[in-house]
Amino acid sequence: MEISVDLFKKLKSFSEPELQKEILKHGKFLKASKGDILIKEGQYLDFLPIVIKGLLRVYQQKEDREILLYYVGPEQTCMMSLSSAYFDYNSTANGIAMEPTEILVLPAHLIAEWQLKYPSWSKFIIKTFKSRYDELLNAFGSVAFKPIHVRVTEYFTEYVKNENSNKIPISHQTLANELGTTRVVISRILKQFEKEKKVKLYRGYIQLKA
Amino acid sequence: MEISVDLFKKLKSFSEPELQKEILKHGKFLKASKGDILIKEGQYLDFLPIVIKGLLRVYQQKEDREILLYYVGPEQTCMMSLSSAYFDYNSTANGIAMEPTEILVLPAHLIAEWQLKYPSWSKFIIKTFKSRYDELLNAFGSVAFKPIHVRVTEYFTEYVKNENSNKIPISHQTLANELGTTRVVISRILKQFEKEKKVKLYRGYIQLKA
DNA sequence: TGAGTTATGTATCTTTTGATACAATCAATT
DNA sequence: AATTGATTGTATCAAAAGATACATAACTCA
Repeated sequence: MEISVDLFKKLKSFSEPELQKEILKHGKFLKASKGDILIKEGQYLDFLPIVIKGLLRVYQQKEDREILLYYVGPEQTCMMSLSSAYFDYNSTANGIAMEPTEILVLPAHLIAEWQLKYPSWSKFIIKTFKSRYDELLNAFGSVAFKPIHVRVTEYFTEYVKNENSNKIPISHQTLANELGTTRVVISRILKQFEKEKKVKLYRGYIQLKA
Repeated sequence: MEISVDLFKKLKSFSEPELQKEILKHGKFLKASKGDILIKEGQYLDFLPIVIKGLLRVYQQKEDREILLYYVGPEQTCMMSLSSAYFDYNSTANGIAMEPTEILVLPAHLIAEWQLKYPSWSKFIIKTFKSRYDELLNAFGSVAFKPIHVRVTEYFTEYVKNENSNKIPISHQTLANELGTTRVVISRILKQFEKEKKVKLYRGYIQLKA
């Protein structure tokens, strides 16, 4: 697939025609398959990936445990690369494609340049920083103050809100990774929830009740 | 004290003369006493505080426990207000002056405006976002993966690095607040450290050994 | 000086979380 | 059908953290 003007039907954040021209001129298009690792901890990033379609999962890893920082969906970009446009910076997180994902790749040096030229770009950048920060702050508050069973419940609530479905297709292990704990802990908590008639457990998915 | 050109001896981030003029024109000067609460959770902020001298502590609170997010020192500003310049936003943290603190207060609406006009301002803004994000990410990783006794040790290491002193003037209760736990837990850990000859405990301060 | 306040020490008990081990079940593939 | 791997269920044990309660020590200031 080629980069074309159609792109901006999906990227409504960039309204100025001049900016659109520049994006078409400098941008490259990339397709990632499910499971592709796009960003690694310690890696230096000199490009800015903007997701067109699909989903990236950004997480931290320590030994065999990992924890979710945030997802990058369509029209969003990644903090880590954003930072390295201004400063020497190595990513402190990993990014992996959760599904087939289409990405617009821009050279990092343009970020600062466009910041001064295009209000919509400037707003996009700030918005990215702000929302990532908020998400992280939120996750931080949860980890610092809430016991895991509450965080599991909140994960479910969030899922229902976003996906509008009571059937959550996730394994215990994966859920444990999202929340930064271990599989046994999650299985234990879910079993307890089942006893309390809050959920029904199946292989590969969880059915929420009420 | 009046706002004057002397200000920019302390605020080296703003190099353009034009920008300096604007700051002198629109900025107000504020003195906060130790203990003054400048930002409250839930509060809407339409101003941007930049610390000239002194120190602000920004933290979250849940019931009777609190946890440190970051400090704002000279030449730095606060994420929360930065965000509200662009979006409707209520602060999700509290900010308190740790010592007598001098603050330059700017109307929030100028943030976006200056972003497009002054490269040094733009850089300052991004730098703020980035470093606050990094700090938070760091704190997050600690809370998610490290047991409290390790975080206590890291707190000490950090203190020595910044203050260049082995004598840490802090009460157990305050240290507990910094790390988001309770006093008894901290006392227990410190006593253990003392048994291991890592520290000596006194009323009001902790003496690090070796 | 002595009354009140803040800081520290510590014991006991409970809850939460984590580590390890193993069995049972389901799914996919040869 | 048999093998393999992923998923789930659970039991046991240990460690970390939190809650509560109470005693003591040190400071402060009227």
